[in-house]
Amino acid sequence: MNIGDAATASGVTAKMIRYYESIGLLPAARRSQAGYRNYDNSDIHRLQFVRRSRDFGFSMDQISALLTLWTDRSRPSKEVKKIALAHVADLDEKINHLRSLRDTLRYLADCCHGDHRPDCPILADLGNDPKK
Amino acid sequence: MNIGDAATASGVTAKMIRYYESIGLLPAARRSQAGYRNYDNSDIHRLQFVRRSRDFGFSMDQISALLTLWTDRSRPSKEVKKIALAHVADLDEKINHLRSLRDTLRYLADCCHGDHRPDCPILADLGNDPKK
DNA sequence: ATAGACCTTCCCATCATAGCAAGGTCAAGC
DNA sequence: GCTTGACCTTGCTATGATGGGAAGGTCTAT
Repeated sequence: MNIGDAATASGVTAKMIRYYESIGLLPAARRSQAGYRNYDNSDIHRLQFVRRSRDFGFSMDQISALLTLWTDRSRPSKEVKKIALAHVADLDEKINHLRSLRDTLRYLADCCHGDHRPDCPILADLGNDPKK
Repeated sequence: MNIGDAATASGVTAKMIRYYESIGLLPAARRSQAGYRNYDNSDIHRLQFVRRSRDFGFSMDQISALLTLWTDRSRPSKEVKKIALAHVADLDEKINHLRSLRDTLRYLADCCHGDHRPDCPILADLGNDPKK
């Protein structure tokens, strides 16, 4: 299987497959005599694993760790659970942050009458340094 | 006021002040005879406005629009409200996305017994292509 | 044999930010 | 007046994940 087919089959672009190889996330692919990269079903499976992990928002470092655990038959599932839960905590934090931004902004928008007068609490607030 | 003081006073690094100037977000600063940039209180105020907008997660394009509206005395507050509400909608979408990722991941983590056995639903799921 | 689809590597761009280097300027202390 | 150190200037580099493109080699079907 050439890289284009691998890309189609895995949902990872050829560009990104080469990139993942170049940063060492994936082992160097076998090559044909002409230098073409060759992939088999287990490579596709691995690529799908990476794509799916990206979809979940894992960082490349986390994916690298997960890949190792995925490949290692003797890994304790404890390790995986740890990474997953750390990521859940990350997500919680991000969600809370975004929520508080959204709530503040929505409050400001609610207070803004939104007519033709230039009196706007949103701009007033943005121009206000909260540290002072 | 030199750029360093402006940076301290506004909370925007000197580096970023120059960058904002270079991309046209901010007008070119007045210069001293030696070529040093000079800032006054209204410049600081404007910088704080930008920083605060960044804190809110507005994109540079949005900030540029907000800055124009902020500067323009005759702007209708309708415009500002529109930008703010669009951003609220953006945030809502991001929050929902992150929430669904988190919930799925938490569910998987809950199903993972987290002991020494290599049997792990998280890795099983990550290796599963949802398109198939 | 030729066309067209594919592959290779290498370079460039994104966005907001940081770091570094080489050189100019300014203020304070001696 | 000179030195020192803190500041300023511009310009280059890098980040991380991704896309775009060019120049050139390869494969396959007609």
